Amino acid sequence: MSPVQYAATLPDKWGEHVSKLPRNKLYLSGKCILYVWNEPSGSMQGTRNKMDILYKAGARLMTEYDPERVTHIVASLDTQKNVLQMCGIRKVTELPVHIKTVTWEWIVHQIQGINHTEIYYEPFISRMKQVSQAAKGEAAKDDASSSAKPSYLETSARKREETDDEGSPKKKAKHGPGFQPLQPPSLDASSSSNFDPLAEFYEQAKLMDEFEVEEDEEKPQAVTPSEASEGSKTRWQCDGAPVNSGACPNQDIVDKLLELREIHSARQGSDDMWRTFSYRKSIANIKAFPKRIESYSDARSIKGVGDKTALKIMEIVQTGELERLKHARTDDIVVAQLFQGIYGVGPATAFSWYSQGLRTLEDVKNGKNGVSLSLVQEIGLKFYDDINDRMPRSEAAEIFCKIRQIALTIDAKLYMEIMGSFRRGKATCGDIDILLTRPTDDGKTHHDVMRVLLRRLHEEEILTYDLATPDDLDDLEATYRGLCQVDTAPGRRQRRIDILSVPYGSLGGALLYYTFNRSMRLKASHMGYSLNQRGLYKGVVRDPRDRNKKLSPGTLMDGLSEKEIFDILGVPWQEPHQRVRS
DNA sequence: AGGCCGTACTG
DNA sequence: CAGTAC
DNA sequence: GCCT
Repeated sequence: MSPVQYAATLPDKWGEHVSKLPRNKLYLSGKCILYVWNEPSGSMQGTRNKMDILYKAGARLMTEYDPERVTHIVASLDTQKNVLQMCGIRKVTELPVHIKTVTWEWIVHQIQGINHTEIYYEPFISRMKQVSQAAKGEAAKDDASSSAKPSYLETSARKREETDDEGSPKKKAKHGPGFQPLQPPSLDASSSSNFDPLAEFYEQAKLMDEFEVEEDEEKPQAVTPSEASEGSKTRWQCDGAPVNSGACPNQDIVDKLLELREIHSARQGSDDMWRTFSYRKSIANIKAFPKRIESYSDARSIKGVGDKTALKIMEIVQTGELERLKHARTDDIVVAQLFQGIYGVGPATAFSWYSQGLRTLEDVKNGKNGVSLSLVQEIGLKFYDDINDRMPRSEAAEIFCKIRQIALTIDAKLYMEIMGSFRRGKATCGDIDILLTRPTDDGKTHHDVMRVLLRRLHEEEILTYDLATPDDLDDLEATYRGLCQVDTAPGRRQRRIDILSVPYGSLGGALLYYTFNRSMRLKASHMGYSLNQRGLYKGVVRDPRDRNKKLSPGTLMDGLSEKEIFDILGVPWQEPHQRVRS
């Protein structure tokens, strides 16, 4: 059955189901979506799954191009030529600007209630400029008063992000009726594989872990009014912010515990290390707890919250304060936290400096008492504020697109993916995290790409400082860490960037690894496998006396797709609704 | 009582 | 090797 | 710190 034929069966299959859904679950209602699938059809199942998802979210699924009706085209870099073919055009720039082209990720974010403007999901570089200019024009129209800053996404796109998405009258669906923890974004490739098992995994993970959610490394984004209120009409509520940030009924508790966690993580010693680890987990679960915690047993019912933390929570609930916090924030801790804001400085260095009498960043800069900095720490100190700042989503998008553009001139078959908080739909990003690989079906690899790319990016002055360069630049697996800037204008902020390449056979493993490191790895290890960024290893033998010690590393099962890894680990890759399928 | 993720780069 | 970052 |  062709995709078109399949689409025709959807009303029979899901029509009734959809008609029963409450309005706020029809995340895509009013959208006329043309879904462009991948031709190799190796993953027809993927196409069907996605069509199901689109239909069930209330979208109008188009099977042919009608410029009068289509509002969105879901595509990827890989499907560009299919787009041209389906639309009967020769270049994507011929598409009218009112039709949005987006990656599948946009769909996922819509369903999660994350409402970033479509520009951020533009799969085609050649279309970016015209689309963003069109958006800028629109923005200028309803915002004539603001003195526009020049940079192209900064003003227009970001403003749109902060106000609202046009054409989506629906308010973001917060927690639905009853408890529904924030569903983490899926990781479908915006520019490659056509199938997305990760969304399904999340469903499964929710069932397995119940309240236990993935920890979120992000520091809370303090959305203070002062930060955004310059310009009277700006709303400081970030519409694109994650669904759970504003609505958490236990935010005060979370904040206090976070402070405590920060204190422990600033101290040296393995005890504090594990306490930090523990807090991270309990805090993540508290964030996801759907109602106000009122009693000790409420608190204890949350996974990762034990006796001690429950008592602390009750103290916060009853007094609004945590006595321990005042007591704990001693001078050495405060200074150590300050020092550890320097990239490359951890607890050991910070306390060593403190014990040598250093107290301020000035002291450090002046090399007081003969302290010296490593090269990395010099950079970390010089750009202390920049590195600890978060960048607007638009800036991450812009930098990534520039880099992708350059990379594709090196090798047009490269696969690039932006990971991290950008991919998770955050409104601001702490860094830019780029995954790089290349299919090997033509016998070539990306073995020399990292070297050339880094050189080019330095030449273009996009990369400015190296923090860590791979030992072997020709290795298919290599990690680069550094600083970058969106343009060379003086005073541009320096942003943290990581570029990591993986062998193509490890793509599936890498995507999983960087998304679900904890639960997935845990399950793998329980089943006698081991999952790392290279992929899945089988036949791992662990010392029964010390599960950490591997007697045998096992052998790499190379080239597994994500689906195969799911299968092996016994994680059903189908969403509940798809199992209903006969 | 002992595990809690594992890996790579820097100096 | 310890320290650091992810 | 929590969990087994």
